[in-house]
Amino acid sequence: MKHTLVDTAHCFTPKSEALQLLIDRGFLHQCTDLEALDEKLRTGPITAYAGFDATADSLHVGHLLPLMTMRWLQKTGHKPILLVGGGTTRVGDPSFRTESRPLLDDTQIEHNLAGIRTTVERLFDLSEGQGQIVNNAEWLDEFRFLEFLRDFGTHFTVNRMMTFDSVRSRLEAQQPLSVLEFCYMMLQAVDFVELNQRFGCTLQIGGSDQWGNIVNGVDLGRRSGSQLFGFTLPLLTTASGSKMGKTAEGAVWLNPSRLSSFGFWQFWRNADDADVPRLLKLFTDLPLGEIDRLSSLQGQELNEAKKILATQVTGIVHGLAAAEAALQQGEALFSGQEDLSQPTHELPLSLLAKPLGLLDLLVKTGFATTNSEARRLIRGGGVRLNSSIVLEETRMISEGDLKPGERLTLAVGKRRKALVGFV
RNA sequence: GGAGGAGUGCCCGAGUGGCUAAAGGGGGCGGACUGUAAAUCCGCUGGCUAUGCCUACGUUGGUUCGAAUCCAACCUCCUCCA
Repeated sequence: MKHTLVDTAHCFTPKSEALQLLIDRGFLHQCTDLEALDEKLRTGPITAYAGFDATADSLHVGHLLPLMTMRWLQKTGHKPILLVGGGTTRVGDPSFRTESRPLLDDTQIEHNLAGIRTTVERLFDLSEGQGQIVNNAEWLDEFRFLEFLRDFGTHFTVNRMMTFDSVRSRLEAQQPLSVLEFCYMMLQAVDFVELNQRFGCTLQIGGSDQWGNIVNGVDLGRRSGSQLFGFTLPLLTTASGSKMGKTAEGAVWLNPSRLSSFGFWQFWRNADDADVPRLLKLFTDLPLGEIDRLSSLQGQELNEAKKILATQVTGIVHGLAAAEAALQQGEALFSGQEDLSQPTHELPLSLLAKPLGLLDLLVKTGFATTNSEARRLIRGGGVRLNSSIVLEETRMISEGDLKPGERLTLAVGKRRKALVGFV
């Protein structure tokens, strides 16, 4: 039960296109058997999967790494399976969490699955035989308890399950770990084997925190006679050490209904200097040569690389048109000559019929979540209306504030600006 | 089932009758400096129809002029014992 742990691939030269590409671009953290996987990838198309919980109606930036990995696999001729955890979400992955997760009901999960689907559909070719979305509720819902125990329970020992970091950390922290959550790792292993039997899936991709769960699946597969592989991705942190993917409004969502293309674009545009090369390799399709060139830019010039990064990623996740529009908006708003492009926010003109306060406007455009927060922003001198700082909390929006086209610019801080149009 | 311990704001964590919308830290946001970067310094960080009002220290009741703080019951978790 030993697995080759390959943290870096210095000593290994892959022969398969897929693995070569993934390693060069920095996707590999660990692999259960790198050489055998390489051979398998080289000799023919394989089917791989990555799992996603259905805890929200949109995926977020943290999910983008496995998604990109799967995307490259598809581009190099392999078949991706995007597994959504319709079944497992009802249990909740306890890995490295200090608290139990709230359990979701079926209608909520159903709603979440639909939201996730919209993103996945844009990233992958899901036509017949190319790739697919699978819901593990399909089989998990079917299991009967005794049957499950008999078929799978015999292959797991509590002794071993206890040794997993995800479990141990919870126990050592004296945090509760319910049997329900404890069994999660069995379910994930069963998923892998089930996908292997149904679709010939032989590879699972996951975050580095999933290593234990993935290995479980690989071991279970061996017991039923299949050689399975696990491949984990590095944990993404920003140069300043924090976990990537959080901003003002919380998580950076992939779904445009949760975060506008402009907001998404801005997230990447505001990346830390030191992160740019890595982000370009992981989250764009640009050739490595081009990335090297962009990465060599220094100082202010690096901002060009950030724009390219932002536009590329937004293009992949939201579509080219949206990415271009976001770029235009960014250019226009930050170069001072706003207008031309489309408003970032459109509000009904009828709002102006009654006196509209600036506080209200800030909340309506999403810059503040509450009136109090809007007030604080104004008090701190962080709000600009048509480029001039507003200090009166009671400021009303009047006809005079509107520029031709019934629009005005609103900015909160240095980085968040919007063109507000009334239609 | 028994004994002991714990549950505080986004997170960690102090607080054991009024001075507590609750120390301190983290995170986040805003300002200055810049390059829509980093680092640094300063400020803010429950809500509202706002010189006041409402909600908040596991839940529900109680004592008190007054409770996160005292009492009771309950819920959840931890440790030890059976």
